[in-house]
Amino acid sequence: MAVASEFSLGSVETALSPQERFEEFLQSRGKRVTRQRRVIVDHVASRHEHFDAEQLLADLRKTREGARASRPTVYRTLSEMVDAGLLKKMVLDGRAVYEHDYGYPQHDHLYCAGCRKLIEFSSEEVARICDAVAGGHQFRAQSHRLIVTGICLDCRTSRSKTRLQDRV
Amino acid sequence: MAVASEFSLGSVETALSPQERFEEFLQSRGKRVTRQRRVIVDHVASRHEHFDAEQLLADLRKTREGARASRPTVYRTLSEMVDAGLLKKMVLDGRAVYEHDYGYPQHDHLYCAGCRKLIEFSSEEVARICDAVAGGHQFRAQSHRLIVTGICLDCRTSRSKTRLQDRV
DNA sequence: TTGTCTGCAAACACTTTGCACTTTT
DNA sequence: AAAAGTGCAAAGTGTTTGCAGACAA
Repeated sequence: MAVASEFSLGSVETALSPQERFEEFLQSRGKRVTRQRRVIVDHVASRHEHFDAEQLLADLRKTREGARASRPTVYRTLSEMVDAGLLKKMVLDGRAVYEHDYGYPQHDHLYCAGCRKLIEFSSEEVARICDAVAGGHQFRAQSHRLIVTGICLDCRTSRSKTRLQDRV
Repeated sequence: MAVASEFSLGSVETALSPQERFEEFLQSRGKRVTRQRRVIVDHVASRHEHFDAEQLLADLRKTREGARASRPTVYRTLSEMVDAGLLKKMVLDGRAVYEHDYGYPQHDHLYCAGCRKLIEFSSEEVARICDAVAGGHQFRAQSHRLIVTGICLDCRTSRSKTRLQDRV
């Protein structure tokens, strides 16, 4: 619960819990707060890790009857959560991967081509460079995405690197 | 005609034309130099821009009879060209986009959410940061990808920004 | 009640594959 | 002649959509 709070150091932006913020978003758009949408935000808010739609769907299916949602609803709700600023979407190996965006600091990723693990890191330098470059090109930067692909320590030592390396 | 040459300042790596390099690659793998593969490399080498498989396929279909290739062959050959180090693949809005990689300097991109144009830029700083971060995480970096999304000058002025903004 | 949402099944876009035939070597 | 490549049609992924019934406001 309130996973985001550890990062919400007084910023107005994170005064609300993800659930509250989502409700506000829905209401502001004349959308409804349904059981399914509630189940999905709750579940997502309860975990920190990156995940994709099918994973979330599978997780929900393990849940007790009644705490579920169909595939289309999961996809639809994830989009809404992105619109609401709760989640950030990135595409890796052909499928969409989501991560928390609400109340979490901006960061980038190291992506292991062996086990497909994502490691987060922050660097103000990156943002600075993006702004500088954008400025030099009359470009209005909105966001950036930096992914450093390589092999993590685990995959280099253990043989657990189930040879996944392929599509970047 | 040796499009890459303008960048090949004496480096051994770019001593060969893309076509030659591809032939070498094919031979080294016991693969054959077929009419289709030749047609595809030639076409790709003749243009500098980013493109996707369907675009290439469409271009080839406009060509005179005999200079064509089927969809599966186009896809198969593009993969081979990536393996051969001629092309670099990136995924944007759900489809694979290719760009020249042979003899071209490392660079990153500004991506316009309006017209979906890609603007290239180079920054040694980015590579430096990637190495530094990777090192700090016991991570062996192989490559990186930085995409700054935003709105280009054209889209900000002209109304030509056909409202494409969506999936990042 | 009214209008949105859900779930189902079907459709999608992009890409890959099985296979009989063709081509390079 | 032998081995690899091609094109076709079909199968795959991951994701989206049309629509009738279900449900929030």
